[in-house]
Amino acid sequence: MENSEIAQVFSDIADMLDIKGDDWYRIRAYRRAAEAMAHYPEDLTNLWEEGRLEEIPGVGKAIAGKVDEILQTGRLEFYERLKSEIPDGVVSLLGIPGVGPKTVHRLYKELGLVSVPDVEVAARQHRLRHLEGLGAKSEERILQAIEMMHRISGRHLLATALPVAEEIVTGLRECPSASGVTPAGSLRRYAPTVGDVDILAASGNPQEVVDHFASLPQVYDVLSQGDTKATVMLNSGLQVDLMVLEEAHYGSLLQHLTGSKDHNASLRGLARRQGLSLSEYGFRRENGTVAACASEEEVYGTLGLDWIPPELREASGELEAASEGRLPSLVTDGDIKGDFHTHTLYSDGVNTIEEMARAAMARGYEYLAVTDHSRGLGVAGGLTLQEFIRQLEEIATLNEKLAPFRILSGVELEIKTDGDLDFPDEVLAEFDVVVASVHLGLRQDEEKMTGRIIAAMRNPHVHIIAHPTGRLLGQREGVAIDFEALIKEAAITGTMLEINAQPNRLDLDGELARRATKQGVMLALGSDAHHADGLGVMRFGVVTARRGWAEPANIANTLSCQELLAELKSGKG
DNA sequence: GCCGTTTTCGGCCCGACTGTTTTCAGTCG
Repeated sequence: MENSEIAQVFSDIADMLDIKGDDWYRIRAYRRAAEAMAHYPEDLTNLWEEGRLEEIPGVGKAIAGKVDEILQTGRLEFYERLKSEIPDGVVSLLGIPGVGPKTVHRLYKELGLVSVPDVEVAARQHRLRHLEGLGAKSEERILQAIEMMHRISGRHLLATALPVAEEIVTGLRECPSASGVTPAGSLRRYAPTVGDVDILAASGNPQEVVDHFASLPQVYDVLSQGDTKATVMLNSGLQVDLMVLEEAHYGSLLQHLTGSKDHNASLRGLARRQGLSLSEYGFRRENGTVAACASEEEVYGTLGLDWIPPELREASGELEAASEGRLPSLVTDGDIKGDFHTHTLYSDGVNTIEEMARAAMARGYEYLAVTDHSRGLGVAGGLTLQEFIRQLEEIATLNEKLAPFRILSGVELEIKTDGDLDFPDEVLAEFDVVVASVHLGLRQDEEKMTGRIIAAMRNPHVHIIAHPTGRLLGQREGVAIDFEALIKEAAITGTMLEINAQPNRLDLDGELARRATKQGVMLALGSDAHHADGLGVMRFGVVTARRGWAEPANIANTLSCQELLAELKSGKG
């Protein structure tokens, strides 16, 4: 049983208890435990076998006992009992924005509504407005929220939201009384997808900035507006929150709005244990006096912590590291000296090798790996052996012309469904860099898929496994794979794992990248660019690596060209 | 339900905005 499946049970329990009106702290305990289990790097089944379930933070005797029951019997009595009280669909009502557990309780108990369409119909029949605590306005608001759910699929790619946010920031900076306008939230943490955009500003006159915000031309609808904050829906379907305070509070506001929610909750817990109460205004002592923080460094410093880079603020050990002075020195854009994954006109790219190389030089790179598809991937114009020979000659000529810049000859090699590779070893030996990946047969079971990739890693000429999980954000889950086994084999064979920087891939993601580097696996960043401008997505690869706590030493792209060539020539391992 | 450099019991994160309940609950971030 997958960790996520087990975690889901406890997350459902939390939702159902919430709807029932159970104790808030008990509900939160279930939520925390579910969250911790979902992200726990080890297999829960293994932990269970070794009697180590309670090592997971937030899992105590009671929840460990329930996990035990699930793994022993395949079901959980407590869960089944709750489900008999609250039908499946009722929980989904929590997904309607503006509808919380109390409202769901009433919708179900008093009107018998058990699905979103049920609620939509009842709202249209004006049956909601007669419920206690609801009125005509609430009914209208719920209806609009449901319509919005139909329109918007949910989260937006980081690369889509960033330019939109920058446009709003530019618009806000035109407001004379606003300063320090900047995006925060998941955007500042560079999460792969963002639900909405958070922006903050400092001003002596917050009201004026909020008004300016609400009247920007990109705004489609104002969802809420007060003295210091407002929420709007843009024409593009993106929701944007703004919050404004005076400059003295800027640091605590920035910290507050950057999140994550769990990071902030942990931080406030830490403050509380030091007799302080932390909010976006700063620290309040028990005697009621408030110490405002103008910078984030002050917020963290007050609690005895080093400043934590936003990419790490996911409640995954960063507070402990910050208090012990062992936060990583994260890799930066400036450390990147080359790109390991690009395509040209030879396969499905749109630029020549020289055009790609010159674009790489313009970015200040020392090298660029050209990795067109091998013939196994017919759909992407995979190259035959003869075509690769022609390409190798062209690369050799260009390398003389462009020296000291270096084009690395490479291939994105298809790992066939049986684990065989597209080319024999003596051919692979001719390439500077061999990137192997899976594009076909993605529905194989975990055992087959894992075995297939491990077989490729055992080939001495395969340097990198590209986009290891194959996920496409918003379109497709990653393939079924035993990631522990994959990391282990990568470490043994000295095979690098890619962070593919395409905005809809970001694969490995930060969490998996962190697990890989922890075991000594080297990461390789690849833009997977199919045109010269495409090299720019490397920035998303870098922030993903940073979310994985990666330092320059964990990233092959930080090697100089000379170091890299020496490394590649000396063979794997 | 979890947890312990104050505690094995009694805590557990904080504030704004909205609508409707004329003093505040519900929801969200």
